Amino acid sequence: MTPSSRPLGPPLRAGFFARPAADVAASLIGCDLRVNGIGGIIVETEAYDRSDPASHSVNGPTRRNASMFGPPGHAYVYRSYGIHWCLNLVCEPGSAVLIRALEPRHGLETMAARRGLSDPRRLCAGPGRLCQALAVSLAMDGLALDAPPFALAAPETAPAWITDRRIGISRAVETPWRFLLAGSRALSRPASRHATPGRSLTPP
DNA sequence: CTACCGATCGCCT
DNA sequence: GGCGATCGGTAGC
Repeated sequence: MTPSSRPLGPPLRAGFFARPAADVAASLIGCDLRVNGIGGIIVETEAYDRSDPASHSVNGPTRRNASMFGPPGHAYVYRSYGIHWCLNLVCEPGSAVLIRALEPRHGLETMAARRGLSDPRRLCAGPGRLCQALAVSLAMDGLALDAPPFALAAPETAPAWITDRRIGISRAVETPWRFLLAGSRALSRPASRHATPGRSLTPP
């Protein structure tokens, strides 16, 4: 069975997020994320926290990042480069997990229509691309993740993951807080030379 | 496959 | 005024 076709476990509860963002980011690999029924399997995440020079929260609350200082288990949505939306899942205060890529599983035709005539292999391969495919926007900033439009469920068994350096940042570039589903073909970028195997949270 | 560029705006120095 | 937690297009190897 491929990692993306394994049966789903229970919905994620708010307590799942009240942990350090790096732990949550690893635990999210293999989870099923849908927005209004459209989505797929999380295959790439990044963690950002309160004392992290690369994080939006490093200088404290602003209007943009207010959700990062709100309750765990809610969304933080921000505009990237003035054009794209990016979706984060809030963890401990001032920390969050950026969802960077999904393996599309639900609503492929809807995603393709929202994304235009682009390469079907890149429907959700990048934080901006997946927000376009799932129609995530600022209207969802601050919303709870355990109620519509969101649906988030754990896999029955946690898959193996890989840790790597984060992408597209200039500070704290060596912090290994990018998490990848091993072997996934739906990543925004392949693993770098700095990638190293992670440990399963639920070994057999 | 990698490299560069422009678009475009909130937040920072 | 500068710089991004990015993307799609184009150019080149």
